[in-house]
Amino acid sequence: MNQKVNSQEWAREKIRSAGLRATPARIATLKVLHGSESPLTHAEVSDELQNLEIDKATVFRNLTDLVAKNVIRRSALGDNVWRFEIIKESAHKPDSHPHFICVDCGSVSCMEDVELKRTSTSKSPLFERITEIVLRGHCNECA
Amino acid sequence: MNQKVNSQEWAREKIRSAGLRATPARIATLKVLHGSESPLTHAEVSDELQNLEIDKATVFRNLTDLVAKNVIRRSALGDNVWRFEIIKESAHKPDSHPHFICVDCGSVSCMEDVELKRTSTSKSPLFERITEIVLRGHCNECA
DNA sequence: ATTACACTTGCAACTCTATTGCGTTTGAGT
DNA sequence: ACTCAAACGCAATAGAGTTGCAAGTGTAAT
Repeated sequence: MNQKVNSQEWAREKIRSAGLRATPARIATLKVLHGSESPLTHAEVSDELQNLEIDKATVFRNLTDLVAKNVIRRSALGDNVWRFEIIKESAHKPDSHPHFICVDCGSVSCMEDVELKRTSTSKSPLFERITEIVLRGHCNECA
Repeated sequence: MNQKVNSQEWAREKIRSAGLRATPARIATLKVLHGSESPLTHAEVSDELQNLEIDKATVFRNLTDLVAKNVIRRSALGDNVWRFEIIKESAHKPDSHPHFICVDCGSVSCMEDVELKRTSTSKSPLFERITEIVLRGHCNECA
């Protein structure tokens, strides 16, 4: 119960300090994302919120708004569906990590402990401006 | 003209040796992909074929069939649209390379000269089974 | 060259993700 | 409490991709 209240207030504060109105739909949306370890699709968020009878268009708009305010991140993991996750800002390192998605079961993992670096001899400047890295393959479950 | 004939025959042979029927739609589809440096979406392929009046469902099915036969590869680059490219098999090294897509203009590049390797200390077995790598960011044009 | 049949195709209907217009409701500063 | 821009619900829309089915066609065998 105390946990619930905290989560509620945390979400409200997060939304308000982003310059958005703390509506029930937004608070609920943020709480759902906060309770998940991996990025969620719009459909998954909507399902969690079904008992609140929040319109899917509203969920989409809220997710989009929160992305625009840098509260959450929208990632495209390659299965043609957007996924959303809360940006965990820490003082000195930006929250950015590759994502892994299983091409068999569709499960998604955040690869916080993996870093990639270029071994090529080429000097393509493209690499300096990479904003997102997605790895696709087969997860342990699907072998 | 000679080039055209060669391309036509090349496509026919490629399709036949994959165990598929060399229909006009399939030959035309393969020729379009063969003439492109970067992966094309279904819509782009369809547009190229519009004068032939080939149904979009047919194009989808043919692309899917060619993927199943390992003639072309289907990549998901993160803008929620499938892209297709011919697999250039060479004798000793498999044709596999990361793709780069510009989040601004949507342009796609094959990064043949770039290789990625893990620098993490973790021993996650996931990395051994990576089948596709996608990098998203801003291209030179879009700065 | 003809035939037969499985493979392909065209068409239409459909699913799913995502977006947009608009009239109504509501959060939050005054 | 009042006000109004921000947010919402609802419905319609757009585009990618899929599927069922009847008609058409490539290809191997005759």
